[in-house]
Amino acid sequence: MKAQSQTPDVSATISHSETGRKSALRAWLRLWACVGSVERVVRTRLYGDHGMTLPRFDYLSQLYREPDRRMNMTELSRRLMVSGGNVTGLTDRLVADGLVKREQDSSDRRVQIIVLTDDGYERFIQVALEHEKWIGELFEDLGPDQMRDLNQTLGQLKQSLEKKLNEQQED
Amino acid sequence: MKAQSQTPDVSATISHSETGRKSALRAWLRLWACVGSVERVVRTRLYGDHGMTLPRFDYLSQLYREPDRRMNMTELSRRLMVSGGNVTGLTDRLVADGLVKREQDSSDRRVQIIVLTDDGYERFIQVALEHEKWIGELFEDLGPDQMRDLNQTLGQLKQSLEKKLNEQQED
DNA sequence: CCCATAATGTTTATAATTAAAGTATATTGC
DNA sequence: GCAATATACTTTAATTATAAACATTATGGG
Repeated sequence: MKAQSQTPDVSATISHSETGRKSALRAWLRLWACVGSVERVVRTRLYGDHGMTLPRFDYLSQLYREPDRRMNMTELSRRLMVSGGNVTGLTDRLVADGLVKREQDSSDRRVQIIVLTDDGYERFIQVALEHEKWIGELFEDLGPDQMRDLNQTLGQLKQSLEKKLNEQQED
Repeated sequence: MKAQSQTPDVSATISHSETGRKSALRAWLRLWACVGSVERVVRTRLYGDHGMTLPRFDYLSQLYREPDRRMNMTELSRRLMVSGGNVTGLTDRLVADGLVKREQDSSDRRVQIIVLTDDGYERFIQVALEHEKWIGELFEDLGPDQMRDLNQTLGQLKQSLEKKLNEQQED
């Protein structure tokens, strides 16, 4: 309360962007709260019912979506939007659990190709079916129209954010 | 592709909840992607421009919102929606940095009261002003109507989720 | 008053995460 | 073909996070 009155320059910006900022902040806090709640439920059930963690589930789902169920480390890192070092650690643990295996690329000796094992494939499908059910239940109170509008708005926001991130990267 | 054709029981559920599940899953993936992108930007800038991490920023913001800028560990854990052990570690580091301090409760010797220091207060305000600007910029492509609808829908979803979590906890 | 139970926080072990530095291999320009 | 640069991945140190076990202090019933 004290220092805010010491920064009149902030409230001197035009009123439109000022109200825009406030509603953006509110949207962000709600987005964050919703995602946090859903994530917590999913994480707890994944671990309790299937002994699996959320990062591992995401990792497996990326491989599952590939027609040949294989991908190199760099691409996994890009898709999961996490650092390379993180993917190395996750891979080590998934290999230890027998859910994926490492293969060498024949034409580039730097490249590691990660392959979903049969065990990993079966395991993922079981968990994914339940995961989809959980999400359906958590979102069931939203009506079809709201769901459609939400999907539309989020799709637009997602695109806008991706554009901004690309622009930022080029600087 | 292989195993999906082996699970006809799933597609045997009634068609309404089946399409609901799919659109819920799509909404969830988009929500998650948007939050992930925004979080990544905020985390990077917090660290790069202010040497602060996102968990610490959230921690400080909870104290900042309190009229007397103080709160006990259990309440912090509940508000931040993280485990008690996590709050202990964050507190240790924030104390080491001089942004908060520990005080004993006079009436209950189990209770630690965390107080935002003057340094922590000043520091938080500087960062929070920038944070609000970043969020405003990231969401600027959404029109006022979309923003309003988004806020409305997310508010409803948030309430629905909180209700479900409370019910779940009582089981 | 005492004992069982609850509540508050900390510790421990493990996992997930980043940034930054390091290693090994490819590629490109000259 | 060699040197500089880029790419792919790993390692390291630090932080964040959980669950589970623990220690300490309160509280409530008998």
